[in-house]
Amino acid sequence: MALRFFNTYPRKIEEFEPRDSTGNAVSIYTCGPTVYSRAHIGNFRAYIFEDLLQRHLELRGYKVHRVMNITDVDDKTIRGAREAKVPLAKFTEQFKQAFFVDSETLRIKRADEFPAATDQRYVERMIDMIRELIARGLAYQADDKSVYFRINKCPNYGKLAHFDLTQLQSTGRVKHDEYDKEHIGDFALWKAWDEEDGDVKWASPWGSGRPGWHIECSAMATALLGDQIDIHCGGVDNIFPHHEAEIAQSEGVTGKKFVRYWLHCAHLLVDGQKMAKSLGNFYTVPDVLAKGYTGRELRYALLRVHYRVPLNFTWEGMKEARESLGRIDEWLARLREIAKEENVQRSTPNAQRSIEPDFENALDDDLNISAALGFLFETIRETNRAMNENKRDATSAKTWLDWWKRINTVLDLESESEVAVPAEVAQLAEQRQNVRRENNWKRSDELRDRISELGWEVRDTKDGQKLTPRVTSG
RNA sequence: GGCGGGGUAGCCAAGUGGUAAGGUCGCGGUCUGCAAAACCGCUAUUCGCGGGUUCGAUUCCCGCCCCCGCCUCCA
Repeated sequence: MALRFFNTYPRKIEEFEPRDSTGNAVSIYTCGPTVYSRAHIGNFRAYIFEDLLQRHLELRGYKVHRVMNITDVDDKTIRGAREAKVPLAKFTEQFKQAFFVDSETLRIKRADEFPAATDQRYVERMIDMIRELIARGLAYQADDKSVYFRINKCPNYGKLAHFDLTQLQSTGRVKHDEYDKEHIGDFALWKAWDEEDGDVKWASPWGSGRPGWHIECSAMATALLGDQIDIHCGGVDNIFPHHEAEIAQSEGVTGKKFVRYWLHCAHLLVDGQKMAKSLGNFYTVPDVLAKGYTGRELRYALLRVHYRVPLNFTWEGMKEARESLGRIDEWLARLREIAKEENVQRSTPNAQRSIEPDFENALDDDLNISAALGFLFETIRETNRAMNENKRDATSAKTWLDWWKRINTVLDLESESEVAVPAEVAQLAEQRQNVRRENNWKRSDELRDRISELGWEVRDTKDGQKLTPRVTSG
């Protein structure tokens, strides 16, 4: 099955054909965090979607070159630094670090590059691009000294978002210097310095100031990935104006089609509403960990819903994630047990269906993760049944484990390496084993409770006791 | 007002012009000293509402309702 994605530009599912038609290289640019505060789980939903995209492309044999920018200068970072009374770089550094820590917790694959907007190389490139845009009549310096993009000179402007520019109206969300601009929709390429910017400023042909948000992505994307890139992702809220502006700027300078496929991720909702500090439903990764959940549980919860469908985050959903992962863990543990055994004669040879490519095919269809997971769980049930009926041998168990290994390059949902059983727990388990031999069930149950209090679960199987660490949620 | 996304069981969620995957929860059963895990069975005559097309629609068309988002620096 051919790989297909929903492209925001034509609003259609399209077969994926990278620019490099003979090779297998794919370039991806993803809008990264603005480091003015700790990224929240809604931000991470988008990053997990991008992670899934990259991993699936790699499973399909593509060599992915991915860039994620870090926006470390804008109104919010400047305001934050002012309020904290520290230099901008120092202020943003803590959130950059936190972003990487949280990404790792969620097992998000690192991009190949994380260019920062304040990097001198890129500031220079932004200035070059703005100069070029002015030379081509696509930009102008207004009376307020800022430089704006002239959207009326760009016939394609508005096509990504399907906006009619004459209908644009101010939401009041952003401060406008409307009298300075030719058109309300003209956006800043270079923002002239003002007092509130303090010492945050760069010299430019238009005076001191700083780059606008949109131009930084155009500059960094084309600097690292070339004039034309295969896939550009972000949240749906980036469609307008950000990505629209990126197209206008990049194509305005290069004259070439900037992006082949635009992929956008729907929002994360919390209890059916947009996440907001004022509603008390605003969560960061550490907030979720503090409730007793693990990074992989959150990864699963954010991954399991198709990226174009709004995802409602709830604590009940986190519990479901935990249970579902437990099912996978249990299945893998059983397979591993059997794979270790010598190939003893089993009554029936492979009765199970052959290893189906269903999982991967589902992902080919615009990353249909829900369908893919459906196949995984069907497989789990079927192989568990076969194991219950003793119809499994080491060879077929290994085959399934290999299959898991392959799909897990995309999912990355395996549990952390086994935690050693603490001495105290081991001792109690041994005692329990002894009293069980004497059929002292009362004492056995007491010991089971004790072990449970220590955070471990004991199960009696026909091969004796099994101890598994039990995660507790708060 | 304009532009999108969504409404499928208690909850989460695939999907198709021919009669509803999967997860989770709940109930019953097998297994167990009891549990746990696993498995088996049950749990939507029905897919927001009303029309239409069709032999047949949840799926296509028309109208309507509800939720969420974007409309100039929010993933």
